[in-house]
Amino acid sequence: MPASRPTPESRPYHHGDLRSTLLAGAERTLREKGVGALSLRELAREAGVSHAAPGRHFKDKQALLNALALVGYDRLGQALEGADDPALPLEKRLTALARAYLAFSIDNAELLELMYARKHEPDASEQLAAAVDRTVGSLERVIADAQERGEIIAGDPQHLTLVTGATLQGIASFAAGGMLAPEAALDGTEEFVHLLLHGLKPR
Amino acid sequence: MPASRPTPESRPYHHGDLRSTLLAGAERTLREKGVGALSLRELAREAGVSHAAPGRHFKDKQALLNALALVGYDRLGQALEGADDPALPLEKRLTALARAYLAFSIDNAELLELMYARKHEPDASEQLAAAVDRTVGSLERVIADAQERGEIIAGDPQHLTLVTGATLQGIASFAAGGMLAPEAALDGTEEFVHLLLHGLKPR
DNA sequence: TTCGAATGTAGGCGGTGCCAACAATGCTGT
DNA sequence: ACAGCATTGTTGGCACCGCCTACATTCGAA
Repeated sequence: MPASRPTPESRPYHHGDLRSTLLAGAERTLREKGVGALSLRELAREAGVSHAAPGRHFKDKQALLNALALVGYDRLGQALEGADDPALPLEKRLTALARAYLAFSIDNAELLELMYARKHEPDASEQLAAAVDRTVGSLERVIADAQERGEIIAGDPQHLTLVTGATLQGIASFAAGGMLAPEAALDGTEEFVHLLLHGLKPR
Repeated sequence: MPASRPTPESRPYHHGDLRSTLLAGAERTLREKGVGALSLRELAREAGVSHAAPGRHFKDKQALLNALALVGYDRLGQALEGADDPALPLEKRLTALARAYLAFSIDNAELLELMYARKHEPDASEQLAAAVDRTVGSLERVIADAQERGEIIAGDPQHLTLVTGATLQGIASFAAGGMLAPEAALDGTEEFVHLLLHGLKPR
């Protein structure tokens, strides 16, 4: 059995899985110390490679951040799709989805911020765009379904999805910013959805 | 009349108003190149002082960012208070406020991000907290007023304010992230507010 | 088996934030 | 008026960063 991490001798010249190791380390650092503490050189050190090695897998620091965002979208997409139960009645269905989103956004606040960072405007890797589509798709499906059943007012489904998503994202943002305790955000999910569906005005 | 910016000779030893100059320059850079391009040394260069001079006014880069956020809150607070007309009926009043918020968030996207950055948890200067209170106060007042008149359902006004603010912030966030064109966000204000007040369900 | 492509290494460049020692200036009390 | 102190600015240095280039090793396909 080889020794643990610091193995300067027996370590093979090629790491074998540097890219994944870097991404994993980056996500860990991101979670623990925030995006500001992310350093390619430090990641290289943790992975036991030279400071320039990461450059072989990510042309840029931004490229690594983009890859990280992609991982985030994947995970969020899974979470949302896993939480969606088309058999549920509208309000319950939406609540479940909302709870999943808020849970993710609380557990992965820094990662989420990365995903929303509008740095990919110049190139905007299509992979990323596709990931976004998949994510909002989960929500849009619920809205569209409900609309067909007449459970939701008419109108461009994308428009309605936007407002719904905005409310969720806003709450997530407040929770991340400390304006709202994370538990309060999660516990309030049901109420938030209710308000969204029924409005603020008395009926 | 002394020469313009690069005046290495006649410039007095003391700048006279470095703090303001730095803040102004920082905001300019923030708007034009983003927070990532902010550098104390560069700011010092632009102000025509040595690279360590900013340290006399901001102990930290973070301290400058906090001061910048404070400026932002001030300006946002003014904008909101200026846009609020208590004489208006609820929906119009709320729409005006929402439009002001969205306009600010579009014109000052980077600054707004700074304001929401949860970096001030450790110390959380009370000045900043007060500024936040003032800002949300504008919204809370509208909600509370409407509640008293029975135009809005009962419930903790802070709770309702939260949801309202979240929706706005979410839309602003989408606009900043490029998911929604700025004009679309502004033009849709009326509809957003209407949806918020009347809900997604048919009446 | 050989040779090019992938991957990792070593070192250097300009830039950054922060710190300490020092210099010029402004202000305040006598 | 001016001595002395606090404020503000300067110089230089440290450690770190991202990125680049030249070089080394290994892998894989022709």
